Amino acid sequence: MVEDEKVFKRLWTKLGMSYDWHQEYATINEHSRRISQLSFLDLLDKDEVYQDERPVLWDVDFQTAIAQAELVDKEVPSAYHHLRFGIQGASDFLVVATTRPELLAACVAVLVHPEDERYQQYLGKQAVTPLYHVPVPILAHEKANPEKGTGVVMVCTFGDQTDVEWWLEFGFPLRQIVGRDGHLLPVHFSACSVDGTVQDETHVAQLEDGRDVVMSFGPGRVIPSLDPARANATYAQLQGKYTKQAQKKFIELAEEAGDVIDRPSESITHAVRFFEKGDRPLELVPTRQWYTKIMDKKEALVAQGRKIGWHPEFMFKRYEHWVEGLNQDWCLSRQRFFGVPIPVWYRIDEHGEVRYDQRIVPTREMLPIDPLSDAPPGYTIEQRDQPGGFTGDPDVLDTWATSSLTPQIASKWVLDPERHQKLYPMDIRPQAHEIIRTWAFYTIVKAYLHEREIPWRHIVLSGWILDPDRKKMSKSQGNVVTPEPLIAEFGADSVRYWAARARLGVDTAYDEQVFKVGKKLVTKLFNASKFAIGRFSDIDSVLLTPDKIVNEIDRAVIAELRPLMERATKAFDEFDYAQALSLTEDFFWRIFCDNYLEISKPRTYDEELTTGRLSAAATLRIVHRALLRMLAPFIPYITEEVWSWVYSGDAGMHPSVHRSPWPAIEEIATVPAPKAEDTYNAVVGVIESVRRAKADNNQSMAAPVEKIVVTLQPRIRTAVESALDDIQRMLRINAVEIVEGPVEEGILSVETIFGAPERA
RNA sequence: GGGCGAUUGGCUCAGUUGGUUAGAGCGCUGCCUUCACACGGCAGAGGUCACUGGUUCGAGUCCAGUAUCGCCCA
Repeated sequence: MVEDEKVFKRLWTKLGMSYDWHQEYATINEHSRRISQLSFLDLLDKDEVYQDERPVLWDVDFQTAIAQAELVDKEVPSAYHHLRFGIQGASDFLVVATTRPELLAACVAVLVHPEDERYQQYLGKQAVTPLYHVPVPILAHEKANPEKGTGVVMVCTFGDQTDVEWWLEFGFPLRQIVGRDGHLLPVHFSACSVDGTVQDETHVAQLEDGRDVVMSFGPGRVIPSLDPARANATYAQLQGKYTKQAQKKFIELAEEAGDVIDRPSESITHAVRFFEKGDRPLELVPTRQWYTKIMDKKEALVAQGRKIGWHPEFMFKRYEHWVEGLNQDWCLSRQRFFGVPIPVWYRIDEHGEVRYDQRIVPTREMLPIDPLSDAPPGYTIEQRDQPGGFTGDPDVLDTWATSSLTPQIASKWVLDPERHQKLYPMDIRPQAHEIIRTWAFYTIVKAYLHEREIPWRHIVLSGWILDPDRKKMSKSQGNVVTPEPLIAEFGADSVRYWAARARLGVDTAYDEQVFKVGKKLVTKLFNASKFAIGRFSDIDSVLLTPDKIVNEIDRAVIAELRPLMERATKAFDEFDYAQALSLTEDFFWRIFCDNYLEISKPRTYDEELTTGRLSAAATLRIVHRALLRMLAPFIPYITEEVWSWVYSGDAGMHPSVHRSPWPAIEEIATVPAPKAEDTYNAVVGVIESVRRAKADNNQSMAAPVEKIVVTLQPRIRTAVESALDDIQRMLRINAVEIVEGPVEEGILSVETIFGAPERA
């Protein structure tokens, strides 16, 4: 664990991520445990958590309760087994199609749809389960689907969530045969009268909400049967087996019996609920658990979500639908070895019974505590588990109960109210989209329950990195790519570049091409910077101010920089950093390198410090300094290096590019726009035409040109003329003729005339 | 079954929120090396913007439906 942390820290440091490493915390350290337990006690005070004993989603391998958020549905192969149920007072039978015949001993009723004509005659009668001979009522319910199986469904305690609903609605007895470890528990079938009444051990218990429940489990675990001897003999062969093996055995026994299986089983696949980390289907097991009330707050929680900026916006829908689809309160307690202990003790009365209704809680100052090793206030450790003493709650909190407090842990919440006040709500939660229903959701829940607040103003949701075949990376598939070797091969800047190109919320395939492109950008920036700086570094920087930018083409480039700044800034404000990168990169490559560096180059070689040279130098410096800062978030190392060459001492700037102010329009506000519209496009239009002519004639770009004839629209004449000197020097053009006239395409056309070929 | 998203040249993706001949990078083809960069430059080929309707003077962009893929949840 500690090793993993070191690996991550080293990686993130290498990538130049600007964490404040003094603010680190671990979800199991003392501070986090304290905040987590404070949260629990606060919710207990506010009556937002409660304890209840009822069927809960249970993983038999992890042997713990789990919450709705940790569920996954998996399509698994299964089969309908057709079992014949007898009918009391009749010679015929009902056929039940079930995927879980091993639960037959837990059957408490059979249901049919109220309008299903096939079964009207049986309503109100008693069915008799095969092999166990247990009388169960035949009842009608809307939720019994006539299309499914035979239309007759057996209700067991518990096969699925619908069984729980029916059990609650009809008040059926509880016959819990699946144990917490997934093995079938011992039960005893006991003689009964035809209506299923047993006289002996069955007792009535009262749940916390006042419901009476017939308890047929516990020390007696008794089930009524018309033929207890045969029932017990049958069940004895299943008891202690895992449900899957029990099912196999049951089918064997049913087949042996001859008159139980109505017809061959029917293979199907259906969705079965699993714990996201589990390998075996979940069971529903009645246990005592802690819950947080969220079912009564769905609307409020959606409203809270609406107050948060979701990036991308459509992810809010995912949250909204999750909240609307909640069907149970948040089960907070887990039966695990590790975790934050639930900070509660219970009194033990003089008879040695644990009184769950008589809780003892620690004072806030005592936190964090472990009720299994600490004694509650007013007790000594010797009184643990003694009559008249206390016992500690053995459970721990769901890890999300602590992770949901990330903002409060960081802000120190009630422990440092001033800091909390200043930092909370936080600005941004970055996370991946598959944990909207857990991390994001529970964090919003806690923020609401504690302070009626949102935890952060924005949530930024990244997509996944997929392998080159667009498959999810997973260790078992062996298609995982880790950043370390990529950093070694392409450099940290390239890895940052690649990450920045991934748009928010959109899955991105790992693509080596992008790393290459990043590396090229870094190299290009290095070379271009070296050159650009060399063109103005021998001029005192105090001279290279915006007011020196007087040439029309220079002003035109500044005019191009302005919308770039605006758009890149806007993109960042909207968390669309990929867009900001794309715009900046494009400007840098196309406008700055391919054109402006070439256009201004001849002037920067003027021997005298002419106004033209000064104008070019000032433009280069101002544009380059802005571009460096705009690229700094994406390629932090090279920009920092280049920045240190010239700009770290500039007034108003910081020695580090990363702490220097973001480029502002104000920096270039005093540079007037060129007099003619379209100056940049007109000039570049001429340049491109001449370049094309050279390329078409297999000429070097440095090849001399005798003359060009530019035909253009009158409105751009001054624009072209203003840069004519630069154009001629750049492309080595001897003479230029300008003709005003109609142009077939675009705003101008150029005829390029090369000199007579050199004669041998 | 419900919800959400995607579908743009061989590949990976943009497309400023309806406006003239749809862009980039990689790959491919041709050309260009004294004067920042060959990890470069210039140019070129390559797309019925998934499909079908509709709104509009005008649709890759808006609406409806269909198909395929993916994700989330039943």
